[in-house]
Amino acid sequence: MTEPEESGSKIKYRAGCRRDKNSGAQFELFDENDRTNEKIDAAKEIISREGLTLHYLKSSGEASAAVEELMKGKFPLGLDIETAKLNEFRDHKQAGLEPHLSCIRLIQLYGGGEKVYVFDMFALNVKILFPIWDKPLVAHNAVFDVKHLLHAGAKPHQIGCTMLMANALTGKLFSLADLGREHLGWRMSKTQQISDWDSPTLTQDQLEYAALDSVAVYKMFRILMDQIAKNKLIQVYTLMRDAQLAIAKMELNGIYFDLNGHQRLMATWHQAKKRSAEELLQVLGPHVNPDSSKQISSWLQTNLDKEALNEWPMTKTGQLKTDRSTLARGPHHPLTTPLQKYKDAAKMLSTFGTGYAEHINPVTGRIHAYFRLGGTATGRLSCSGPNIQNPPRDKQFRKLFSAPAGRILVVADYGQIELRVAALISGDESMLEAYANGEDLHRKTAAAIAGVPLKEVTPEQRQAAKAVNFGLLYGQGPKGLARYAKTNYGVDMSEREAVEAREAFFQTYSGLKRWQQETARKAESSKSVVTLGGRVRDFSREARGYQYTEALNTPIQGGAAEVLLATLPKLDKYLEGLDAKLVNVVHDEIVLEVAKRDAPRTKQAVEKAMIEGMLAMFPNASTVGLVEAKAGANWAEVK
DNA sequence: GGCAGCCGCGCG
DNA sequence: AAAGCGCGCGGCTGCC
Repeated sequence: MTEPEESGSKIKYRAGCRRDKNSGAQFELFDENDRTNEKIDAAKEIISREGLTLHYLKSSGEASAAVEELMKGKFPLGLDIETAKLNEFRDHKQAGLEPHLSCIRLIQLYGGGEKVYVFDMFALNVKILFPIWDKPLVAHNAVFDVKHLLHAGAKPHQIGCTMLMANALTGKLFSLADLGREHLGWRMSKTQQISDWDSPTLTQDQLEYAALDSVAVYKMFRILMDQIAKNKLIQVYTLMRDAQLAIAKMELNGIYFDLNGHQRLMATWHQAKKRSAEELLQVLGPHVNPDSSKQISSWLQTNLDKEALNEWPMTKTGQLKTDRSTLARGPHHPLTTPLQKYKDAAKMLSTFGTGYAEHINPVTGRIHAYFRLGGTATGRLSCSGPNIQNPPRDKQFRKLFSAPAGRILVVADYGQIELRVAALISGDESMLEAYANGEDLHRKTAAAIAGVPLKEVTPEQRQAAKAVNFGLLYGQGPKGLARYAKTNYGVDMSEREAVEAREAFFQTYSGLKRWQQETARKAESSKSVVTLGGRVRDFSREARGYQYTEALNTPIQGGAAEVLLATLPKLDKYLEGLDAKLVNVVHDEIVLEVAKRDAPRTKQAVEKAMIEGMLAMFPNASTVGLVEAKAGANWAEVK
């Protein structure tokens, strides 16, 4: 049998290539070694080597007996599922991964010993497995399995995940096959991953392949848990594990998106793009593609005068930079306005246009994005397919995320959570005092920089202080601060002023300064940093190695991420009995869609969960002004 | 035609 | 001494 998936030099998949999810990451996975010529074992060989027997169950009598046997097994049971596309969506790229477009074909379970069970869910009802769902289970990329099980009417209450365990240990997301190779010495075949799971009859190869994954997760759980305990990673793993159910439900819920409004908006973008393209043509001529930074750079090279070119910033490959802040700086040029207008419209159309709306699910009419636990170096979630963590703040766009008839959005966010976390982990008394008294830290910083009393701080001074707070928190230098203040806050700050602002900042927040020095010192010598929840970021595993600014950022961003993770299971619990759905999570913000009558109680529930999430990580935190929840017809209205 | 790196840009 | 961080996505470009 040929093995096309193994013939390439990189074991790397694009979305939609496969029908199960044991690659782990849906889009791309880490692959440390090139295994071009490595031998692969058929599942049959491993099964026989391990002394296992496969039991394929197609009748409810056999299945009940098997469930009874499994209930005597060792917990957590190893679990895996295979899914089949629904007929109507045979041609849909993602159908096999998406619960609304597919169904569970097989459920594989292993509880130690000789027998591994494969339940054929074309022949059986999921209810027959009901005692199992209350028991501890483990799967690889368990959120995937949980989503399908929930959709099929089963609710697994306690489920571990080998992918998240490995993430706690390494910071990365590995496929099951990679973990199997590393921890079991198994060279697992992937041939059957793309096979036809829709067929009424499955081959022995398919059944063996399916069965083996449940054995792999069972065995690996024990090995990984041992390592997690030894390395004091229980907390970071548990934070992720306990967030799984809320994430699975959120992905299954999806978020409502106003397709008609989106199409009207796209028409305005098209117009804007067309108009600015015509203006650009007058400046650039017909041979420059405005979508090409390289071509714009060449054009600038030949059309700019010497003085301008002398101080024009370059990219790392020696191109003249053409980004917004570079174009906006210095004396005005006839190119800048039309080019920026063009870029703005082009960005909307490319990233937030047709392709975005194509993610609307044909069954639910909603967007079901993928939220990846452990998807970032700091412990934040990442989101894709589409990324609904970065929709433009423009009201016209944000309001497309709305509530269907009879419903309303409840949106809650943490106020300045990273600054709060910085105050708490550094123990800086001045910052802590400000938060304890419900003071505005930006104002406090502004007063310190300007050397005036709090009451005399002007709005401009406060705006500048925001840049100072967010920049200096992560080790920004004077030059960077001046640039950052201009670009992100519209504040003109000379380098001299930036130096003075830094001095005033660190004099006021001397505890933070000490923490930064100490954190950087430890991180540099150990080549790693650790968050409060115990997530280790190992710089020696990263291409860039130790980086001062990353070392300072990680415990703060990571600490805030852990607060959110701690919040999610609490939120799920407090939403019980309410007609409320979690539909989006954006780092420090939670979006829910609720029946109108449940809005007040949902606001209370989310505020309670968020405050308790903060206190779970930081028991001494001030909760004054920590959380704000609002209700409105759409996402724009609530901001 | 596929892929990877670069650039730029949307968000927190 | 100096150093903002974290993502995902799309277009272009050069390479295979």
